[in-house]
Amino acid sequence: MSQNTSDLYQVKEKMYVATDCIIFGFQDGKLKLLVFRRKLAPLEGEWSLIGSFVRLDEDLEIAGQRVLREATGLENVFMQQLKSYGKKDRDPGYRCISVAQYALIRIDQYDEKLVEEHGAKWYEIDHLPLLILDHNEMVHDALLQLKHNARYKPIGFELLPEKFTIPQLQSLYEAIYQRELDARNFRKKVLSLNVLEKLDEKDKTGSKRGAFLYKFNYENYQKLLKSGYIFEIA
Amino acid sequence: MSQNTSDLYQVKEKMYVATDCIIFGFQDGKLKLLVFRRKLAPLEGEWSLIGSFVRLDEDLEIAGQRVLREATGLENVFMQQLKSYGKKDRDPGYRCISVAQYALIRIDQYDEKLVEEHGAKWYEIDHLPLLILDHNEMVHDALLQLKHNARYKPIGFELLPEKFTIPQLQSLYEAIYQRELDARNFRKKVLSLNVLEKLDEKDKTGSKRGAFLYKFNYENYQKLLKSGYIFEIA
DNA sequence: ATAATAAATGTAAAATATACATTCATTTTT
DNA sequence: AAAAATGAATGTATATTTTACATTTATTAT
Repeated sequence: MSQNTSDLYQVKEKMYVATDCIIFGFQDGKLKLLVFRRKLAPLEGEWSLIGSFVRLDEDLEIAGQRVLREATGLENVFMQQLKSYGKKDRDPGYRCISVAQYALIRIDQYDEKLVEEHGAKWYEIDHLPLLILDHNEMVHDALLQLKHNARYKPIGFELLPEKFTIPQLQSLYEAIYQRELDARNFRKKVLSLNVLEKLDEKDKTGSKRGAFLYKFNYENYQKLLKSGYIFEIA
Repeated sequence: MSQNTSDLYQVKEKMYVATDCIIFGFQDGKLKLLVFRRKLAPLEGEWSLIGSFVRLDEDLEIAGQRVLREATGLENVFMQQLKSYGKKDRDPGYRCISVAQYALIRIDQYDEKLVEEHGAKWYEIDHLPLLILDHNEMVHDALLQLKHNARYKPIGFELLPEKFTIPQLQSLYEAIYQRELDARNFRKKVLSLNVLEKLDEKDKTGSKRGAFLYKFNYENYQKLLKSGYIFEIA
């Protein structure tokens, strides 16, 4: 490749790199997705995931964190790369690939005002509106990945408050797996993993009797992994 | 965002998008990786994964297929996106993100001459040389993913010839999992899935007695999935 | 005091995973 | 042609994990 050709390529082959965030939350026993009204033409006003171009002086992951912070005010949130979407005509305006990242947030923590400013709304995962471009496909893929990952890694806890009850945890897993679980077997299973720390407090919002609160114990989880045991729920 | 700012962004925020291929093969009971001598400065002559810029008029997946075809002459090969690597300084020359894709190839099928022309070499997976940039990290991540995916999806078969024996399949899984498996239990398990079709032929390269050849049956695999059963080996 | 509500608990049966040693079919050697 | 050598093929008993299923408990509201 001559220097000239190389120079030509430097102009020709560059493209936009965007990142879009699939933001999951959990509320009222439902898995929800945060979607936004697009502010720019084209497709202004349509429902969309929140995203941004990745800046030239910005790591890809940092870009995702920035987008999330700008949209929700949250920092230090669980976020993981899902997949890159790179069909040549996926965006009619210009050539752009998008790296989708998905975030799990504690829904009660997000900055409501900031979200409102962005014209955002929480939708139940099985009643989503039509989103722009390939965003529905992204959500579909993210949901599959969430189902898979929640089973083999303790990421479900990222969707609950720091203190949660076993019935709340079960309800979350039921929402993710989209099927009912047996309360006795579920409790037995998650407690057997030895990664939940029982607290001396009860949550009484769900029943008269109240349910004990638990915390996820990361140290014990690390021990579990080192022991070679495979974390698995369901 | 004013039109002016937008125009500015159009120039400023574009970057190179590359794709790098992690090419796995299986030979002599060993999992192997195909690595290349880099042909261009900088880092000319160093060991590297094979890659290319993604062209403006080219889908991301197509770019991966093109790279693989140029390097090995193979088409219709199993290839799957791994992850995108986007640290701002990952490439010292220019801002570039790379979408890593990994391929599983039937090692006896690749075009030897083409591979030689590229100064390529098959390395055993646990005796890899130092690769340029973040390529060793890519391989590490791909290997983790391969271990995981081989367990839950029948992708291991992509590394074997169309017809293979149970002992060959076991040897492959031992190479991927990097541990020994019990021959009786392994055979029992894979046959119980009902996705292997026994042929009337034997392979005698491995023993005097010869071992029966099998073919993977995709139809039965689809049935297995639909039945809700979870494919799992190991 | 009673009713109402969701939380918490145990056990038996079924399915799955694990550990382990011998015989079989064929080729090579003598 | 008999014997030796080699990896292929097979079964069973035990341990572990998963599943199915009904009652009692703690607390609040009436």
